[in-house]
Amino acid sequence: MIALVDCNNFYASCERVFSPKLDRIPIVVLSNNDGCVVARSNEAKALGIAMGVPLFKIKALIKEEGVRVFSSNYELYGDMSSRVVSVLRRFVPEIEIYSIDESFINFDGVPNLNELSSEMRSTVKKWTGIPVSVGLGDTKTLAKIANHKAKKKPSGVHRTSADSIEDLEHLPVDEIWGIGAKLARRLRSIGITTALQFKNTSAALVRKVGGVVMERTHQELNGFRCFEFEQPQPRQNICCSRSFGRRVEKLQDVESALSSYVSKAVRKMRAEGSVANGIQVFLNTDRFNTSSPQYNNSSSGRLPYPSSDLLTVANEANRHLKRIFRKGYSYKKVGVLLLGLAPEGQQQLPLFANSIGRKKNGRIQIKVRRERLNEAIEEIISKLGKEAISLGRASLKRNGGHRAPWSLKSENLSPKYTTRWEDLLIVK
DNA sequence: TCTGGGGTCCTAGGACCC
DNA sequence: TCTGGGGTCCTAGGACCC
Repeated sequence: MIALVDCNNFYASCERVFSPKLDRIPIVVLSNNDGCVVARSNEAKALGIAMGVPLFKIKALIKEEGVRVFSSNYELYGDMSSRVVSVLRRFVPEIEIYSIDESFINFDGVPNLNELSSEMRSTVKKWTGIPVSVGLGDTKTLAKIANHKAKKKPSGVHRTSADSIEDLEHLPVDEIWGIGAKLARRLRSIGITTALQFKNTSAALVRKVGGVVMERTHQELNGFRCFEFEQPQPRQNICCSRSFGRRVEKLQDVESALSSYVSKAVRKMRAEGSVANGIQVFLNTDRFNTSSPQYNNSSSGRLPYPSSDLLTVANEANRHLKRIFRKGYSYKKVGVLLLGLAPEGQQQLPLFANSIGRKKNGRIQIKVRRERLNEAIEEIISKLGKEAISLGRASLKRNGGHRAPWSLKSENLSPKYTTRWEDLLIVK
């Protein structure tokens, strides 16, 4: 048996743990830049606030109903997430962290699952303050459906099996894990609208309509496991991008934003002990502003050698940006992807073992490894914070005390209660 | 005025090899 | 007049997830 443990309204619940007066008050949490709603309390859902709706569209409703609004506080949510997982680990041998608020648990051969699930649930609530629901099923896909049902039960625990007719007959196909908007539309066009109908469709037809991917989902729904437990794999790509707080026109400003995203991405890569083989830079105008000219482009290529050196990656990124930047557009977003990540030490080294060679004008330029510089940068950041040091191009952020035009909007940020001493709650 | 960010997997098609 | 077959690797694009 597989269990899916899912935190209820996770980001909203995190905000409530440290601000109990928000109980029973509708609250929403916003995406970066205070753009869209990405989490809602039950009260906010009841007001009809949809997932993903832009903030500006519900401004009036928020005022009218006294909805409390929060900017996203990922430092807090990330820390709360690892607390929840550490409680779950005490109960079970095998756990797969699927996302910031969901974990799969392997319950094969474990007895008394209902009691165990309830105990797990109440312990997580007691020790972390976060309410969770537990879905039980023979496959991950069934456990997902069960979790859906569990959320609506006072007990917070539910089991769905392949022949739970009542669980499947009213479930729309697009609520099955792995079936999104496009596949659901294709299925509806051949008369399949519910999970039960989908389950009872022949495997051959499913394959014809949705390929092997959908066939696996179909098998899982019928109780045959296709998705096994996965151990955490090193990432293959790292992406860092942000929409700008305001539109940006100057190359210098885009460079400055890109440079700060490159630093972020490289730090993440180094923390995982990886090196990148390639890089991609992309640049977008505002797709919603249809009255102004649109321009979207990207440029990618291999790095001169697999590297996790900040300056090498930053220079390459800037070269790609210059290639695609066009004057006369109002830009909304820039981003960088580090591609083809591999564990450090396994990469194909250049011919000269202790130096990095690069051909230029027919001669080999020898660059000394910059490992010590990279280490020094990391140490400064760990001691003095992310703002303490940055690449020259990124320094505009603090020029003359003004925020850079591209910096994020974040107007309703809660304290980082669990990760910063100065944000610790004081109990009278 | 105001619309997020970060991932994975699969497939088709092109380049290239013998 | 007549021009093969089988394979790999890479990339772009499309689908999905939270």
